[in-house]
Amino acid sequence: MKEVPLIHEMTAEEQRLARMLKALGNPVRFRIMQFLAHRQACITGDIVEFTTLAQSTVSQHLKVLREAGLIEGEIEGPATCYCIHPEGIRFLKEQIARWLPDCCSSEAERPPVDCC
Amino acid sequence: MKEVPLIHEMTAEEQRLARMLKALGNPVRFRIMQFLAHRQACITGDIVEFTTLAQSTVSQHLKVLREAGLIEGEIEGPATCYCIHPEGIRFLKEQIARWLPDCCSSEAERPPVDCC
DNA sequence: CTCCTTTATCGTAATTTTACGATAAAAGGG
DNA sequence: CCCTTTTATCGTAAAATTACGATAAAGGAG
Repeated sequence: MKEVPLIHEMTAEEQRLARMLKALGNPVRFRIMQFLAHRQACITGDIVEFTTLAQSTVSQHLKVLREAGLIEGEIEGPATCYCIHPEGIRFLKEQIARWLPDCCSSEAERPPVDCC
Repeated sequence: MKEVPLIHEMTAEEQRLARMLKALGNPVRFRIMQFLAHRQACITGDIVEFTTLAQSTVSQHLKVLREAGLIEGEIEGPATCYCIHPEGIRFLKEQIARWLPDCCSSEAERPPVDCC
């Protein structure tokens, strides 16, 4: 990304959300999150096995997820144990839920806005 | 992406969600969505002006958002009027809200899972 | 201490994404 | 019909991402 000037006009919260979405935007990382949610907690090796990708590749993906605040890694002996980062997920859920609050409510359709 | 075999083990809904997240994962597109939510509806040219990117670039981003089902474009004379796609946003919100239902609830912390 | 297991980081090749200018298509005004 | 406005698509260059093997670091077993 060649430095988008537009980005600087975002609040810290918006930037955090954007960072999370970018991390989740990769299918492998999306899948890892699902796996972690299902397994509660597990070791890097388990995720490697699940994804069938190279260990170094998975480690890189985990780093992205960690830096986005979506997961936590705790060193457990020689291994590292990963699990969902509750606060991060809570933030993500809240932001998405609050996003576009007026438009797109639960109602079937919006009033015909007649575009332009 | 070099064809990740893992992807095929996803349900249609999961794939749709992954596609949306990928579209939103780009900061420019994320910003466009915010802009559209704020403006309700507007023409391509307005978005071009907002982003300060080339018209062809914006058109490409809009295509990605359209194909992800996040926005709608309606031809309005020589121009195209874009607006949020209500059903898509509703789907996104519901999926995210339902995601990771057990872990990361509103409670302050999870029970100490003791990792591994 | 030495070996084994596990993971992170580094360097690099391949792929994908992004951005741009140029061009085409479509609609309306005069 | 010709011109202007608006947008989409195409081709291409630059940048970022992704994946891999090799290597290093760190902890436990014996």
